[in-house]
Amino acid sequence: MDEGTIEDALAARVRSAVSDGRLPPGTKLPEELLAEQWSVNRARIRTVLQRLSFEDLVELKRNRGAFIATPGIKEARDVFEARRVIERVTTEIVTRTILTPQLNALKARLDDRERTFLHGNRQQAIASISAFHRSLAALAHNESLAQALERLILRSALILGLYGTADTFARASAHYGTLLDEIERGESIVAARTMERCLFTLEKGLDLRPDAPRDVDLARVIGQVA
Amino acid sequence: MDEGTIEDALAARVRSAVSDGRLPPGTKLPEELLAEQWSVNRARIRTVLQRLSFEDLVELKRNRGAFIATPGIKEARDVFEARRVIERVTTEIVTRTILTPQLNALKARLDDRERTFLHGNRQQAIASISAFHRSLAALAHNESLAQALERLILRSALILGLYGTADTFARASAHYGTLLDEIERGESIVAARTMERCLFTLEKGLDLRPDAPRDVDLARVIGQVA
DNA sequence: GAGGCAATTATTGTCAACAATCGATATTGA
DNA sequence: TCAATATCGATTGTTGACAATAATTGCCTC
Repeated sequence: MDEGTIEDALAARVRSAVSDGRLPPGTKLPEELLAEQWSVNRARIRTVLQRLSFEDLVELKRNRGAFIATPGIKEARDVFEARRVIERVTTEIVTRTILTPQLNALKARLDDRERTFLHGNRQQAIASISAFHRSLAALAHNESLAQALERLILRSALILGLYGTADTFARASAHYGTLLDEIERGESIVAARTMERCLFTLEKGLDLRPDAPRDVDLARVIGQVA
Repeated sequence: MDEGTIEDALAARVRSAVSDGRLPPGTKLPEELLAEQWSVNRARIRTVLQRLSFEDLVELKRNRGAFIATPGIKEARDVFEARRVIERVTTEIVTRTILTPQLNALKARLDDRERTFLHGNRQQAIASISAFHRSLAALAHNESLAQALERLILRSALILGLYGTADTFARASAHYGTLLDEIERGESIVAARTMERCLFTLEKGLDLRPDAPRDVDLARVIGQVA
């Protein structure tokens, strides 16, 4: 068996589903259902859930099961403060070290983002914003920072899905163009501040009323290949 | 059974043993040995090891077993860079918000640290430094930052144990007194810079030659209560 | 009819036996 | 003597059955 990476694949599948809102907060993830949907043993599901709970993406309640986490307000504040701290620096590093092809790749991603935006799908917007920040951070070439940020980005996706309003993204969106321009011009300090402001905008745009819990066809969502 | 927290306890035990160097990098952790030492089922050991591997404290090699992680040089650099980023900010926050009793607690801890220092035990010095940074960060009241930092501190303990020289700690030590003074005077920016410099000192003091692998009486180390 | 209590059920937690895998050792041939 | 190889042993990975637990449902009493 070439397994050993199969757990990674399954965890990634859940992450992706959370990222784009197919699995809203509070959704229960029964072991047996996942097991049969993915045709693996329950023990392996257990491992996956364990890992996801370590990432604070799912909450493991003893004898109750696994649920997609539901971050509270205070947690939301913390997460965005932490992101500002980390992304300020990564932005600075990236501005000083980025090469042209990488910059162009970022620009392309930004275009994607704006296209998605016009399309109006909120969950896609969240996923797209996440991807942009991820890509930017990766260019700082620091595994520790990237790893710490990855968790925060995932939590943010949950938070934005829960509390994000339609124009939360619209307002934040305005910053991205500016950011890339400043990066291109090598103005590292200014770019870092723009990134910070962008994250501030996202945070300020949060609406504290949670969505009404949606019903989810779990089997379908889980069963999807990607 | 009031279990459900027993895995936490076991994981904590390993962390502690790593923190103060009783379990040096590369040490193999056989499931069965741990299981009988702690009189629990192997499945539970498996869970614990899994969790520790998420924290990058142990490396899980397929069909080979679990080993205490052995961070490389590049990783060491990354970790300290990340710590500077995070601790600069936490220091700043703490300086602006700390209350007198908390400050006194920190001072007491610092005294502890210096006493340990004179005592000359290197592993205790590492554990003590870790504890100090942890306490400081906790005062920033941001779970996300604290959590991210916790991992970095643990990795640092491994790294310092591997590459730290005798006077690595002596040099870094000089900063702590200054740091607390500046915090007391409320000079947040200056304090943040001092913290940064302290971490720089620690990093610069690393000696890249790893220790000769020590032999460890695993059963004894694992069996210890705390 | 409402509230509380008890049996039921669905789900997770635990366990021990079995299978698969890797490394080491011993053996054989040149 | 050295190298390549096959066998062996120790350790981990896997599986299914069983136990424990908490929510749910139905029932009984008030």
